[in-house]
Amino acid sequence: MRYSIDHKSPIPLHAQAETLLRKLIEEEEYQNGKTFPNEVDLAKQLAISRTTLRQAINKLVFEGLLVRKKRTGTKVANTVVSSRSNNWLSFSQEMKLRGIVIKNFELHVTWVYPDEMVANFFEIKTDRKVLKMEKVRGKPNEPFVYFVSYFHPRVGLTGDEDFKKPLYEIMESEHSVVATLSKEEISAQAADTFIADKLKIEVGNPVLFRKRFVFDQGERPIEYNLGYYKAGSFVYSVESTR
Amino acid sequence: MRYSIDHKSPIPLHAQAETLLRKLIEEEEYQNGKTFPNEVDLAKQLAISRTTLRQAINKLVFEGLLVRKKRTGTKVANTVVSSRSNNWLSFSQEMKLRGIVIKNFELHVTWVYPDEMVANFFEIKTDRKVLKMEKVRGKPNEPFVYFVSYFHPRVGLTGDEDFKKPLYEIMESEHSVVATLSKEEISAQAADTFIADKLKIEVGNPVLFRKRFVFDQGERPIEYNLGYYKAGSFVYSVESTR
DNA sequence: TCAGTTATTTTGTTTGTACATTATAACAGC
DNA sequence: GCTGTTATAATGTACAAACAAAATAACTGA
Repeated sequence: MRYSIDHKSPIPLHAQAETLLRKLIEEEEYQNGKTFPNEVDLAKQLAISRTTLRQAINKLVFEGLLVRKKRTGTKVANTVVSSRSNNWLSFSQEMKLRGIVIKNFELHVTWVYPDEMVANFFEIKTDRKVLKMEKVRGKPNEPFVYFVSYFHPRVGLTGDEDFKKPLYEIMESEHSVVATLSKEEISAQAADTFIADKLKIEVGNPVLFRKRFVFDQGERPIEYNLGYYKAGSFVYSVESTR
Repeated sequence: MRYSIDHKSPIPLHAQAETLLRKLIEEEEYQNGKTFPNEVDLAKQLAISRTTLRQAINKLVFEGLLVRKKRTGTKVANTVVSSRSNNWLSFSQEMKLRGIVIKNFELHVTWVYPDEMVANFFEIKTDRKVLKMEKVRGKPNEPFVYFVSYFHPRVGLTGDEDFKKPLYEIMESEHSVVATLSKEEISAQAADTFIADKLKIEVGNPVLFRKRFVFDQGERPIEYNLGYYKAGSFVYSVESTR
């Protein structure tokens, strides 16, 4: 076993086991369908109890990363699934989880006068400037997303933040604004000249278009986000029960 | 305690405890912030072990329905006003809600041998026929969706049902199969010749593609559904909290 | 060879027990 | 009436042990 567990660490054993399992999930052989070592053995190897190990495994099963079957064993879920409805992973985190390396192609941050749509959502006047952020991201040789975000002045962003970090992290740690609610609208579109240029595709090619309205605890608007995803590069997944 | 647990039932105790807790969560007093009875007492009352009860509680904590703190106890998470993304409306219901009148253009029902994908999802062999249903629907002069559904033999559909009625109604009332879980994957695609013909659009035009996996209470697969929506005619909306 | 039976392996369920940690409540002492 | 300390009540962590259930593999007999 490449990894091990530190019994003297203040970090709970099950938490250590969890991060260890996450590392295993990243590994190619498991990505390719190899079954994990069975609970009993693995617990023995890591010198923790089966119950403790199970605690970690179950969490990952719940997140949909692992699939288990009696007798057959535990494997990495082979879902194409990317973004689960109930979680707040950032784009980079989502991709990392799937073993895709993300490159930032463009990153522009400017102050602009909001258009009607944005001003209306933010409940401000159009003569009050807001921070606009544009990003193009993708795999090393293939841009596949173009993002535009507008931030409410209330958030207190200056424009000098390190926008390579996850957005929600910046807002949370530096400005103590916590995003708790988002409403999204997903549709298909044909790429116009602007989007086609950004994503290096032909005009008229299909793109997945996602509008996102983000709110804080008090249901006050904090971000308006538009995402244009090159077709085939992104699958939006939703799980719902009744 | 209003509810109790049946030790003779084949349903696992932790699962029973889970549904019991879900009922409690619905109750007004707990919605209003009353703390739950503590683990130790509750376990004693229900005559199950603390560990088993904990299994149930933890699941609900994962789902974000409950919040726990040491010494303070367990409470219902005060998520922003009922923000469930309950998209269990049928297509016709959804459209009715938006004031759009729907016309059925085509409706084919046949028995076919499933392809790998379908057989795999249903966990059956490819030599066992399944019911396939195709629909084209839209506004009077403009078809905008092409649906394909496959149904697990378990559902017991004969093919002679009245498929103009909402599907989930048919399954529920006539075959007592209740769909309780669905996983959906949404992406953008270019229309191929087949889809272009069905939707009366040009080949290469963008379509929103939605794959839907539907399960019953026991998380057994019952339906595999594909939907191709003409771009601009359909917006998928999701609301999520954390 | 094939179909039916049995064994084995792996996860699933459940209990009991012990001690740790954290946030509040109660209690000092000044 | 404050302030710091100590008890107490809740969840959190961790282990060991036993049996159940399911899926596959191995076996057996015609």
